[in-house]
Amino acid sequence: MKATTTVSKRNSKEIPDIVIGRLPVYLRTLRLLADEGRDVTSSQELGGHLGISSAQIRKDLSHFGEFGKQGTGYNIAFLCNQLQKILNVDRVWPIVLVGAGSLGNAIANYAGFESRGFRIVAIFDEDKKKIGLEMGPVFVDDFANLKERVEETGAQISVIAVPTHVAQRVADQLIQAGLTSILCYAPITLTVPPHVRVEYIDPVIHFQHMTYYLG
Amino acid sequence: MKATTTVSKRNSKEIPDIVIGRLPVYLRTLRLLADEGRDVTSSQELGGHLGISSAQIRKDLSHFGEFGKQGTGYNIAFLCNQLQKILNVDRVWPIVLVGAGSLGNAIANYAGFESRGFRIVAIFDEDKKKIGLEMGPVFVDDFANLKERVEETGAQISVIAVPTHVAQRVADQLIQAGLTSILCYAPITLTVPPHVRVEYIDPVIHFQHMTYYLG
DNA sequence: AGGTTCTGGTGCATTTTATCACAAACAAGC
DNA sequence: GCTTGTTTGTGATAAAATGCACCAGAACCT
Repeated sequence: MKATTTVSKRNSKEIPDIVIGRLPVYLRTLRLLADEGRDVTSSQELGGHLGISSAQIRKDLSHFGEFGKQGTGYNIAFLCNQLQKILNVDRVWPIVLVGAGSLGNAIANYAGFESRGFRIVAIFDEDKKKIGLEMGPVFVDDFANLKERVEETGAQISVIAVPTHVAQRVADQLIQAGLTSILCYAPITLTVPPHVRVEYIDPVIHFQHMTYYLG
Repeated sequence: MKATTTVSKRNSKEIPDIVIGRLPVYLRTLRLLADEGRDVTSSQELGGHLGISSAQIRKDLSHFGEFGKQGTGYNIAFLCNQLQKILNVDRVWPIVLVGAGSLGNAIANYAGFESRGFRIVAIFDEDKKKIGLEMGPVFVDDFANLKERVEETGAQISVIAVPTHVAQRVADQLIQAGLTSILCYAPITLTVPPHVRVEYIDPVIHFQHMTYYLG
């Protein structure tokens, strides 16, 4: 296994975003294999699990270095480590959550973030009845205190779990407060400046994708 | 506006899945515009909202028919209607949900499904303490009754909102019961037969995608 | 030691996806 | 009715993503 001293883009050629998007899936799967006590795997096995070709996995990884060994495959622990460094999840990122409804509550109570690099450090709501409630690891805070908390915690990532009609306004304020990454659960496409990255989770989009094929 | 008598694949050439995946986003956005009282829009306006090119929108739609009018654009209500037919959401699909934890509770209590073509018709759990609880529109049922309820309701779509370590087993039983579409919230790639479609929601995948760029 | 079987990395071919750019259709003003 | 300004639908083109096929390195068996 050739030592790749630094984990970085192999060349400084830009790596396709679609490749980056698959790395977390590889990482998740590798850690599951590790949990099963496995030590090594191959691009073929991994591809089989994920329903993608082994060539794609090899090519994706080759953007960042040479992590495998011919004839053997990949050392799972080592590859996990490398992927974590590539994705910058070899640390824990603070996240602020807006919306203390049932969805916010579910997110706040989810125990699986920490081991994968994330921690909810604040939850905000505008409803006075919600403020002060204990939810998951923290207490619900007044959304008016957003900026203050962002500065304290150094958070860059946020989650929007509020009703659709206030989502854009919330997004504007998150950006105003300095957040640069937003995961939006509201079923709306947000308008944001170019330096802000938004990703979306909307189950109905998935359902509608499915029903196309259900005829 | 040329009458497209049937809403169907223009040609019987297969339409790319990636195109299908964008249609629900178009539909969502169009309905938001309709809610704002707008009557017509253009591929350019729509593309501006969504951050994609107008050409892509036109080409995507052109797979299914001619829905616009030169010089004017698209009639929003009409296009919504057509997209709903294309996606088969001009009806309401029954959905069964497995997992009555806080995530299951959030999903069950979400009021936004019905207007977009879906209704939770059953919630299952194995925990005796959960069974019988009222959750959203229904009462939590014993997972052992799955097959029976699926037959009663005619459901084809299911949602997995259970802990990772039971997700595969739950998926197996859903498939066993005849479900063919699964939306999986557990952070695991399921192994399923070819006739079953699975989509995934895992916020951590999105977070890790973001942190790559946060360096 | 030598042959056999794996498996990763990679250049090249293929397929898929996105963009360009333009004719035709329509609206509106004059 | 003619001209001007839009906007669609689409063939052609460009770009991106995927898959193929093979070489070299490594393990393992005899």
